[in-house]
Amino acid sequence: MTTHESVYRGLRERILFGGIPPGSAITLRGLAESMSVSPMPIREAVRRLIAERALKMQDNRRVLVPPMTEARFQEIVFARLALEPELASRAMDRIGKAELLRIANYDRAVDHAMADGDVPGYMQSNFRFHFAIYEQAGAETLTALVESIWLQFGPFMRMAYGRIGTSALEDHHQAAITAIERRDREALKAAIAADISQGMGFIGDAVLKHPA
Amino acid sequence: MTTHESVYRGLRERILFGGIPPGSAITLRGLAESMSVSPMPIREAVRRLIAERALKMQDNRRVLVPPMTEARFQEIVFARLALEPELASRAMDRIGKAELLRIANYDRAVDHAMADGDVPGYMQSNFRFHFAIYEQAGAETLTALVESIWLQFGPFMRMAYGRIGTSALEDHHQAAITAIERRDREALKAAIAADISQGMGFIGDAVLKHPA
DNA sequence: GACGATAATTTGTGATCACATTTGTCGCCG
DNA sequence: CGGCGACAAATGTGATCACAAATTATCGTC
Repeated sequence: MTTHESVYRGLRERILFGGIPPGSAITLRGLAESMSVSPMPIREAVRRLIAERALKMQDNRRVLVPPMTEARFQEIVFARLALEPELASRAMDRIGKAELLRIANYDRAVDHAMADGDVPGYMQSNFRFHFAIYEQAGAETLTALVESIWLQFGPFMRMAYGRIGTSALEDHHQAAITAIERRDREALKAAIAADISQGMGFIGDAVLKHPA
Repeated sequence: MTTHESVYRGLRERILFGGIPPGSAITLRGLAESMSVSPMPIREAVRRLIAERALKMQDNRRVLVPPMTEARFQEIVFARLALEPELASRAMDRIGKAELLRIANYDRAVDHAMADGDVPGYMQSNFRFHFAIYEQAGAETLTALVESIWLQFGPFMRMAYGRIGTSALEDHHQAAITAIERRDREALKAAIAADISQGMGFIGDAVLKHPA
């Protein structure tokens, strides 16, 4: 594997799971030194993440994790609702016993992390739960769009949970699993949509009603 | 403006309007020489376009305009239908007389290009027509998603028109313009959806029914 | 002691070079 | 005549250097 690829994956995970707070600036040389590589592969990884909208380069040429705005958040919620239930629907028929077990295990990990107040663990397991489903659709193009969206709200989600904790969290994962078992397409789409609406509403409210 | 930015824009337009056929490979040094710059800014522009899925790097590390598959085409149509009517709807209220005039002018350019059989001109005007509307929504995140999608079917669209010409083309642009004038949200969304369905169905059939 | 100009540092950008891998081309052997 | 292997050319990757713009630090002045 190339250096910039592993740099990309590491950086991507950090952003996806909220390891870098919104508004934080990053420097090429700084990252290069902390990862013990030359600035060159860092440049390519960062450029890639900028193209995926996970990072933003402002006019100063400073690279940072973009802060969330209410308008952008609302666009993200719309896009998730427009794409993710469909992705789950397309995946449904292709999910066998083995995959369903893996998915259920991710859901258990979500519950444990939630109970422990383990925010990074929760975010990671939640991501794996959703994408374990979506990947089964075999729809690379749609999945890539959705991944780009998750990258954009990851840091914001982490910040929200950091403020209010994971105790009040509920999800519709069990309903989704049941719907998959029963091959109930509409129930699955509804469960995913409800999961998105409630989760995003929760973290949206968290920041709006508890301003920094 | 930086070198890699102008390289990016040039390459992006070439792909968007079908200047590079699907399956064509590009090389960093080749582009660098043809644009009289060092390979470095080319690298960044290409990396960015790969992240936007306009280009694809296969395992050989060869970079090419990805060929279309039927499955991917179908995903693209779904994503367009899921996002673009909404974008038009959000734009509607913010479109004033001046913008509407600009939009209508693009539509006229579309008609002329169509009559002349000018495929690149048609694609360019069609793009400008749609995005002149979408941009008014002020929804950068959604617009970026849609732009990424257009980049992915641009080369394929060009190929389809190259085979069957633009003579049989119709669009629902006039219906969209009328809907905007009347502030008829549902009619606008329907017009955009119809434009997408028909246009994409046309070029989809063109390739399926006229294999190379 | 606060403000502003200037110097020093930091940062992204672009070019050049070295290297490993891949691709393309001959030429040889079967 | 066809397939296979060796050699040459080309290609992406990563490192290093030079440069200009931006940021930060420093010092002098009011």
